[in-house]
Amino acid sequence: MSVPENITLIVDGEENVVTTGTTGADLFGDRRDVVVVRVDGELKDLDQPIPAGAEVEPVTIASADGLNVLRHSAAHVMAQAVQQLRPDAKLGIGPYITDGFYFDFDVEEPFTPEDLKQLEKSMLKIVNSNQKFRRRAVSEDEARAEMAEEPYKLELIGLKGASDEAGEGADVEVGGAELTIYDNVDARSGDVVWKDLCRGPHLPNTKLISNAYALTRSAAAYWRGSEKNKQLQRIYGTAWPTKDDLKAYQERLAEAERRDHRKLGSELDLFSFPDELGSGLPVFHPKGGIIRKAMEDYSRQRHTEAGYEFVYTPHITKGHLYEVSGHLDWYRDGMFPPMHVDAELNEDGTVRKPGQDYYLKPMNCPMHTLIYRSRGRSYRELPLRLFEFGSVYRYEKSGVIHGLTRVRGMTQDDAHIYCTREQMKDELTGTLNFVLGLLKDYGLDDFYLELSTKDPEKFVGSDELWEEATRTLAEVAEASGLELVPDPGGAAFYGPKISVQAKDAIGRTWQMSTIQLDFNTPERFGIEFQAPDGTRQRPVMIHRALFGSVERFMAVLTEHYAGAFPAWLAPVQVVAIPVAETFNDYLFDVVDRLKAEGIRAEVDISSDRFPKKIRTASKDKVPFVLIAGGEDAEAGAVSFRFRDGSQDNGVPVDEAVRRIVEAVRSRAK
RNA sequence: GCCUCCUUAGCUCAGUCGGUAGAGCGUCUCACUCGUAAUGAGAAGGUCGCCGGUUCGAUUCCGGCAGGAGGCUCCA
Repeated sequence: MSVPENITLIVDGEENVVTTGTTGADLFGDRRDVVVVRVDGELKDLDQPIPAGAEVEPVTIASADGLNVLRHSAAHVMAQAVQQLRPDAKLGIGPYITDGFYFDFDVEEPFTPEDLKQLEKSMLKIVNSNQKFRRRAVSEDEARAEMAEEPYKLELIGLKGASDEAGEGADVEVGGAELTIYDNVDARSGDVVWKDLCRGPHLPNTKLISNAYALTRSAAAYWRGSEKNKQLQRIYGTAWPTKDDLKAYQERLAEAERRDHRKLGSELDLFSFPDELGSGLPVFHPKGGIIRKAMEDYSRQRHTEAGYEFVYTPHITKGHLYEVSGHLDWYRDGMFPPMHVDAELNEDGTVRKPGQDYYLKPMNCPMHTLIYRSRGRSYRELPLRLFEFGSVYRYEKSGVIHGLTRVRGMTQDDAHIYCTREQMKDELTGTLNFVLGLLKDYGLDDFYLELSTKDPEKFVGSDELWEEATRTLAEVAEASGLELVPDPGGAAFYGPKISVQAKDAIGRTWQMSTIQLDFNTPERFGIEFQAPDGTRQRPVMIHRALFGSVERFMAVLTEHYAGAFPAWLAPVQVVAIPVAETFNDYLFDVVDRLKAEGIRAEVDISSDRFPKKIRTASKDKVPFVLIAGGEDAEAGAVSFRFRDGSQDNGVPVDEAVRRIVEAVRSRAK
């Protein structure tokens, strides 16, 4: 019988003397929002004794860590419900993720939407029964014995200590220093009703999950993330501290759905994907065409100003080019299969002339490099900046094609810069600034950078070259003052890259521009320039795309603006609506003046009633609605109605034209 | 590519327990001419994604293919 001794803890920065065995619950038991504690930086269950001298902080349910714990515990409750419904279900992993959680199961029959509804109900029963989560350290043998019926858990036990290899999410099960099992203990009987091999920590009890959770979808997922493995059935869910938080989250999803470019694209008549063309091959309708043309025209203007030269290359080429570039080695699966042409056979079927393979081009760089190589180059020409809206075709796997963001035929705003090694840093800096400035002009202005570095499994070129290039990119990125996130192993085989990640109007991030160094292509194509000292030297090559693909960028802008494009990009910039037919001619005069200034303006002379015309213009998200009735006509004025519903009435026509022209020319948002 | 689900009028969606279909919006016509998000009436529009099978008969059941959605894997 040991007598309790006093120990000292640092609680929330202040020293506290408590007895040994004091737990987080003892310290913070009166605060219902505290779900776990951070002990010397590590999250621990509330019922765990805290060692002497430790620094302890409370972690509330609404904090980032607290939300993760809540969601992880919700995943356990879901798994318990699943094993009630399907006793044969074998457990995979069940981690928290952004905004929610999932759990993988090996089951005979996939889950149906009805199953999800029923599971939500049984989860509520479990939540309300107020089970305790109880942590228990076990030896490996004990774990194997207890998890004998769970083959996937046994596999994870075998992988303990190598959780990096176990697959994403596996560290929540076996990532800790010791193996632990969490029992779910019934509040009344004290019986263990369910258990799972898990690192924890967990909520003290299920009650805290309340009714602020939802199961969102089911889908298949490969065990341990490899397509070589069996597919398990995954159920996704979300959980929040309060029902209001859950509703706010669901509203966020609804908002994203309203902005979906696929939906807006057909509502606003911008583009479509005719089945007749094949998956991932979009066509742009006149209204989408205007937006695209405005985007491209402005891009061309800026590239001209920044010293780029324009080139044009074909969409198809003999295969040899991609043998030289290495694309057929590295990316053959991602290319459309070749067309074999020009073969001639003898009557007996033997080959008289072997013919050739032609490929649709998946990248523009080899062709730009041929332009470089078309004649000898002098150092005086460098940096040589070749730009093209280059259409490329990639055989994306059918399951990954998605609207305009992942297609099989797209147009890159692609440039390749050839420069000396000494010019490389200035050129990269200039390019990054150019890219960021231009993105801002299109309305994106919240960025961070990602630095993708060498994949040790997949690269060409010397280590020294990679080191120099990576260091240069890092210096350039840091000089920009933007946040820089490392992406180890994310580089393409031929060189490291910086990518610009942009946040949109509702806080989602999109990978936009990339600036990439390439050591492979200059080498493979043997390109050179003559230096001041007369020697021949190899240039450095920089790939950069700003939109990435024009199609994808248009999708991002559509979602960013929710279809309400700034006036300079809007397909129709002005709709003039007469209060009655009598004023048609008056508005035609106004519209003619706008058209003379290059403004896309029209008069709504349909037989609809006035309010209906307002509604139509509003649904079309037209930036400026000009209205004229008797009062306006007499005053030589028009009335503005803006997209937010606000009005500015009785504006003199000269003034109105001036305002609209100014908004368009300045590319105002 | 893999898993689950889906495909009915231009769009959004009903419907047929196997007997070839219906609404709203949009379109067209006529009437109405109205001051800030839906005037009324009428009409047109579909071999129910495509191909095959079962059946007296298939939009409905079965199979294949194509396209789509959500995931997984992938994304130069």
